[in-house]
Amino acid sequence: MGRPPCCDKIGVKKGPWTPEEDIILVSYIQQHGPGNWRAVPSNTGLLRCSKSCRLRWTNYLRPGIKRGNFTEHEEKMIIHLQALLGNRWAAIASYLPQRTDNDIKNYWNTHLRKKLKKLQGNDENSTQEGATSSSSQSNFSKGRWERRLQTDIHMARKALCEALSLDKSDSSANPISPILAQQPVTGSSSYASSAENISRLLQNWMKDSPKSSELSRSNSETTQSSLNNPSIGSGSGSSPSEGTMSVATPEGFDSFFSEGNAFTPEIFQVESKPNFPNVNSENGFLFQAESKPSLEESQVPLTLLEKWLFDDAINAPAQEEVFMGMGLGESADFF
DNA sequence: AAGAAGTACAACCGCCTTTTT
DNA sequence: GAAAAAGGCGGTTGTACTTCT
Repeated sequence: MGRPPCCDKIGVKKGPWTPEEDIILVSYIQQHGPGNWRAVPSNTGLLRCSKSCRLRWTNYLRPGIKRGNFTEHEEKMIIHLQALLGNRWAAIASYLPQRTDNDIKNYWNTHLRKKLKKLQGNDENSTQEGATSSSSQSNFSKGRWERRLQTDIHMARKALCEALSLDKSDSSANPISPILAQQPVTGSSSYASSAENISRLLQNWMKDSPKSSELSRSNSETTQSSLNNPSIGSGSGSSPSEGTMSVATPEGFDSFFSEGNAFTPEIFQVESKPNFPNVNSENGFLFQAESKPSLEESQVPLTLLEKWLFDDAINAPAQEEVFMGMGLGESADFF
């Protein structure tokens, strides 16, 4: 027999997520970890389907997500990877760990596709070839399975890396995800990113809320600075209801925390810890797969396979260069 | 100033694969 | 092994915001 149904569609809320829902979700995941999405709505009381929760987490709340403008480098990466892999956004996103597939997809659809169309239009005007099109067509079909295979290998390596990293974390060493390790370790922890997301969201929300509109200007700054201020909430006895969250006081929001809700917004405290060690000391939860460990912390002897994986990842910037080095003409053949 | 058109992006939908019972 | 749900992915839509006329 199969499994019990995930969520009956009756009473399931749709549309934009509210900050309250975000907090509830983040707090729950902080305590229980991502995964088992089926249990999330019932355990949190969120009137969302499990799929929606997962999507909200992976696309918006997950730590380590970089938002905002794409850099020129990222843009080029996406263009080349799209030419190489097609619309396999998850695969492309695996090369840009700080971006979600949804983000990349959106950026492609809104910016890059038009940009390339323009460029291609120019190219066609300047080079009225047509002779190469048939040959490139054959190249495309010939190389398509190879590119797919290449992506799959990359994904497999990444998955293996993460799996190995988790094993290592068990033996007290911090997990190493080579792909993530490429990323420069920023001042704020990965956890903070999540808080930043919510703080930004709160600011927008306060801006929109007519009730709190008077407070919004000063308070949004306070909220932001509080969230970024290491001196706040570092376990110095600041209760959830005072400090950062109580600044924004739309109804039901303050009460959510002050009424001793099961999911306290510890997330706003953890971020203040310097070099967040991937462990919430209060509940022991590990953000293993999504942490950004530093390379030198791995002192575990490497097996050949692991070494191969790590070497490969460390050389990844060189791979990027390979992508970047590909002439646009070559990529254009794939279109 | 007002409406139209364009843009950006969060979220949903449906399909496919994987996992669980 | 089969059935059914969970999870994952890519395509698409809805809507808020911005720019143009």
